[in-house]
Amino acid sequence: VPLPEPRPFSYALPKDTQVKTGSIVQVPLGSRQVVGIVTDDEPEKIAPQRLRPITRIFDCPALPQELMRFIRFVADYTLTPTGLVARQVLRVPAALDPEEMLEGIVWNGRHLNKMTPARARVLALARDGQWTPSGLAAAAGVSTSVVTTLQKQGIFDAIPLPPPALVTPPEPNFSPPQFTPVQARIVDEIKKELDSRHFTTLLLDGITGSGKTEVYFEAVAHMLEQGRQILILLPEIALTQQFISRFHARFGAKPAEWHSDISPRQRERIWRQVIEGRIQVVAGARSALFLPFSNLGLIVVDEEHDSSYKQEEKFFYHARDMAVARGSRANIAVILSSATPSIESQVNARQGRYRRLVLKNRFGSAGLPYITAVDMRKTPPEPGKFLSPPLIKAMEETRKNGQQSLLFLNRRGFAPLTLCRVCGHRFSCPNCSSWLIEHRFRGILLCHHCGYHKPTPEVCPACGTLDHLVPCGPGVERIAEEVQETFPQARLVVLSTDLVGSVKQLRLELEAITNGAVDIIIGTQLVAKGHHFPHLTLVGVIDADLGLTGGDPRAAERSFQLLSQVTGRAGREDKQAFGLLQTYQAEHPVIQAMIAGDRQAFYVHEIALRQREQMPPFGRLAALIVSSEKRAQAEHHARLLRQFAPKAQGINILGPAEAPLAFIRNHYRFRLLVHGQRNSDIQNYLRATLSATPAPTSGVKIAIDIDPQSFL
DNA sequence: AGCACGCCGACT
DNA sequence: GTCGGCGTGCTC
Repeated sequence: VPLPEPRPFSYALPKDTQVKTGSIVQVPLGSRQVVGIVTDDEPEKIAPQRLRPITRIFDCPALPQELMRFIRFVADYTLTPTGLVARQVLRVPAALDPEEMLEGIVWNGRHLNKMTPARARVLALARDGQWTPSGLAAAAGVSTSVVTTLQKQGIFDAIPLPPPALVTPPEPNFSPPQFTPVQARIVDEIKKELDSRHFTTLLLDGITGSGKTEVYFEAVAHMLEQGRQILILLPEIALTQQFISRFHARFGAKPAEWHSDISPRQRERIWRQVIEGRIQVVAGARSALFLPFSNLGLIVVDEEHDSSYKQEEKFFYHARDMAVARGSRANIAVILSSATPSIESQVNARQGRYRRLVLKNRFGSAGLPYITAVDMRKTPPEPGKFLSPPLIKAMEETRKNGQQSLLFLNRRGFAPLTLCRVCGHRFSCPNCSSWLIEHRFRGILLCHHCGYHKPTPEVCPACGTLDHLVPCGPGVERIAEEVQETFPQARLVVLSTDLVGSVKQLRLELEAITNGAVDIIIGTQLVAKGHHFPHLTLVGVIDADLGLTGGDPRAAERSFQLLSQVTGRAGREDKQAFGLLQTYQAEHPVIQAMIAGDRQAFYVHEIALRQREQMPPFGRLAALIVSSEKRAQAEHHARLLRQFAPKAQGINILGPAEAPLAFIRNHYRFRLLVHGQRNSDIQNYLRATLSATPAPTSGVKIAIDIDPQSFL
């Protein structure tokens, strides 16, 4: 049942009914009716008179055993009650009943007195097969009124029709590509792994443009041929229409899409057709991991290093790791694909847990971008500006050649901080411990953590001085302003989550870039996600130092991935591409590795660091986040947890300290970090700690984040 | 999680 | 003298 209870509840099974493990049922719970899943647990001893009968057994295939095991695993691993993980699977109320039949018609052989050309066309089609009235009208090229009239004349019989499949089945051999020898060899190896029909994790490691997608599409084709279902996980899938069209070009049909932008009704239909095995391929965001595939044969995690795979709400999980877990329970292959694999995956491959497949050569004739650092100490921008002379010169030349430049800055808004020049007043968020960011186009100050915003004031609220607010540091909007001043003729576009209003609009802008209708692109993280821009030959990184400092051990990794992805955008079409990194620390190992094009140097450096600190994946981490509207209560309970935590070999607790975002949405947050050796059972340790600690006072919440991404 | 029950402050 | 705030506890 969907409760935060550790054990399942028992119910009476009415006479002449049957259920099995995985059956989906409706049961009474207190005063309401809820959806539950039948498990194979040993029932608890409960007085028979307390047992209430199952209300209804849904007319729906039972959840596959593999999914049942996966639900339990996720629950145990993330310390979430099983019922709440199950709820995630069943959040599709209408899908539990079969899809409604459509009203169809079929010709009953009778003839008409009066024939017209339109009627003849309809009848010619209606002679064979079953139709919906509107479908028949459309196919015959007549208006629905023709069909309606014929219906009235009684030449059709009504017949219930199964609803049409949501997607046409992809064809494995629709349009296979030509492979280079290296690619062909890897395709063969993958097929061999797939044919061995056991759980295995493959790390497909290849630089941008090396043809990773084409290669794993062959794995998809191979499983399609065997009638198995395939799940492809993508980060930010709502934005990646490019992926969908590539899939369509290869397989002659689209995959089913699963992400937050899909309507509830559509989600229900997809869910139902997935459990019925009528949908073969799903391309989805991390939540697609919980779909009830009846015959799953392969999971692909594209851009496996991407941080959007980490869910940090409701319950915390990393979709890449859970994909591997589901693959293991389903006994199938999992392919992780990336140009810049995560440190975790690199280490797993080194230690033999994953099998690494390397695609070295760039597809086509284009070379890697030629990357140089711009030392901002030697060639600084004009005062108050952010574009250095070398970067401006490179942009000029690129434009002269009719090609595109991309400026990358991982900061939304106009300026990261706004303050009063007279009294030094800083605008901070009333709900969070962060600064308000000026968004000049929208005329507001915005909090990037909770969404709080207010109009940009003309007068300083602290000292009353008029028009003395100054923006500090660059945001994409400010860069856009500077670019427009420097290149008044250039057509430019800014890609940032808050400037681009809708998914639809973003797709249009991406298309404009692809068609060359734009000279200069200015963007945040968004541009680093899998878009392919054929005219792009210059990438300027405004602040390559962002993320190098600040003590977050993952910062360097993120910077490296981001820089590789962004510079990898350029030069995929036979043209030499250039990357310019504006930096104040040209000697930093990450910058050096970028310039040298030396991924290996970067990974060696980072992996050694992790190993020395016993940080993941060489050690284990979990965070306990205690939050409350009252700061003192949150802090007190965090201390209590520390105090009652048992001693254990190889595990120790750090903190409590204020959480990285110490005050969000009116809640104060304190964090304890639990650090364990690689083989330690950190989940059990947390369970022991939680049960040893007195229950928190009301209003205090404890969230558990296994494998936290920020281990500051 | 979601709901009922229950105990204390502002209205007809 | 009642409505409704949310704090506490239970659901097979």
